[in-house]
Amino acid sequence: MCFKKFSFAAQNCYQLNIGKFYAKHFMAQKLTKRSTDYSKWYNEIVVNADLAENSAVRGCMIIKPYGYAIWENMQAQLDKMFKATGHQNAYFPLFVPKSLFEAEEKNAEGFAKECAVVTHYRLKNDPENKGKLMVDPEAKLEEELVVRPTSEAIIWNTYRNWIQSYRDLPILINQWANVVRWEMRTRLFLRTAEFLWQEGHTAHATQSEALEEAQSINRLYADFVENFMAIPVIQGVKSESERFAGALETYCIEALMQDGKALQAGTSHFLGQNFAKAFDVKFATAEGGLDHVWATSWGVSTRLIGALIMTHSDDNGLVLPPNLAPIQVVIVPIYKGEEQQAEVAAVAKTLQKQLEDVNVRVKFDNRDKFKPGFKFNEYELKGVPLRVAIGPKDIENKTFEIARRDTLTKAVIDDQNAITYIQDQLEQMQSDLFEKAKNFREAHITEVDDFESFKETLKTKGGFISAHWDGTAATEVAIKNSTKATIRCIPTDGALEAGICVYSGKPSQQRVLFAKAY
RNA sequence: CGGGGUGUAGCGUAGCCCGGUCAUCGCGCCUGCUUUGGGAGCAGGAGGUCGCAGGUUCGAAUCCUGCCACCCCGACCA
Repeated sequence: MCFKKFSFAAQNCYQLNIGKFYAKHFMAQKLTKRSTDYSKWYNEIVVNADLAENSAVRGCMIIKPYGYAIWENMQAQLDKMFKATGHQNAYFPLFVPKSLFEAEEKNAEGFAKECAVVTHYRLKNDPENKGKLMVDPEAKLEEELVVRPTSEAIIWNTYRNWIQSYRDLPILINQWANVVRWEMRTRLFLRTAEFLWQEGHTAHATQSEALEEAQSINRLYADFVENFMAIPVIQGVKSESERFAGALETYCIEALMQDGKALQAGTSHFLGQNFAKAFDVKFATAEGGLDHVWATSWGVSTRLIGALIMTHSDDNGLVLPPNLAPIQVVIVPIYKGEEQQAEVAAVAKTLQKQLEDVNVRVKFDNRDKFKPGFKFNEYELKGVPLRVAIGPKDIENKTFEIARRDTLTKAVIDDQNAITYIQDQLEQMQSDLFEKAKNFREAHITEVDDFESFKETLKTKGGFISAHWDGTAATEVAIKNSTKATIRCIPTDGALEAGICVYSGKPSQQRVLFAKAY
């Protein structure tokens, strides 16, 4: 990642901080004199990188097939993990009647400013403008429908009818869905107006069971993000002001991006009985009483793809951890003439078959229209972990040339060792990527004890700042106003340690993590 | 919603101040030949309501008015 080179347009590229190659995309419009040099990059990157491009719809994202394949892999893994912990999938409506939405006051208030609302159900021909359509004023809905910004309201309204007895509990449901939040300002991948996510909504008989659910899901998220996506995270809880609207406690995983800004990668909320009370969800207890159920909700979204890009990518494009990569190994043939192509292809297909047999996702790119050098660059841009090149030399020597995306190193391997080598390298790369990111993060957690160093560190180094905080919202706001840094989380594994608040000087029992965030 | 900026071919752009063979160039695309171990070369070719709507003028990509869209900064937020 290199932003400094682009300081003349720093404000533009700094927005996304997903590598020079994306920076170029956003800068392209600003470059005039040397634009021709960059236009090629622009095409290659935005079109061929195949992650996404801005759509005509405000703040929305078109996820192209390759990017969607990444999301599908994430889905498959999470789904497996949810099911292994007793959760089931279900689907609830996109539209939430306004009256339902209002029921939980804090939640409604929290989302009110970013709701898309459906008011009509029909168009008709515009009599004044031939060939044009207009909203039919006759078709006004009696009650407006809110396009879900999250599904708590409609789900809890449904749960009311599903829950009568403690025997009906717990309900452990997850939904894969799209949601809409009409943000004033959107950012590609990180905050789009419409995004895909999973949202879990659970109902429990006891407080402790619900608390345990919220916590264990947070651990599950950490496990997924660290081991599958190779992104190290810090687990913790949010301060009151950063908490989900309507929650009693918000557990979170926080990641650190290569530019030193923090990114919330997932959240799990302990909702207490707030939603049960708002939607009147009661159950008969084993003891013969009547009680409101205890609730949790939790979610991760396509935002994780943004985290992925900003954690691992470099100036040559994406870098994907092998567990996640739609293509783990690409085989690129090198040849002159049809005869040689056939010869190389035979060897390549054998290797392909062998890799498929050990469940490696492999692609043999035998397109004749592109030269090897072009393909090399293309797959680097796409972040394919390993590339195997096979040419006449290799056939003669019974070897393959195998290149790693993260280190950009090449090795010549004997053909009978290739399968083991590839499997080892995929595993190695997965853990190397995680270690590299983790080392970076560790190097960017700074303990500070006075406000001057706080500001200085934030300005010069960025990253997380571990500091004492007096626990008041007033101090939190004051620090935010003065530095733009917010409390990202109160770490779960943080040791208790007496100290004084970095801002107010009042006593504190624990350090918390501050950072500028996306 | 406030502040700044931009709209010209699929993408990136020149031209606008100073109206008149100006619709420029690069990438991409198509055809042919030669190439193929790190983004190929040459030759030929296709492709544009100059964001939209008015106005000024003999004449508008260029000047004026209005509108629309997008990008960046801020408030908001995952």
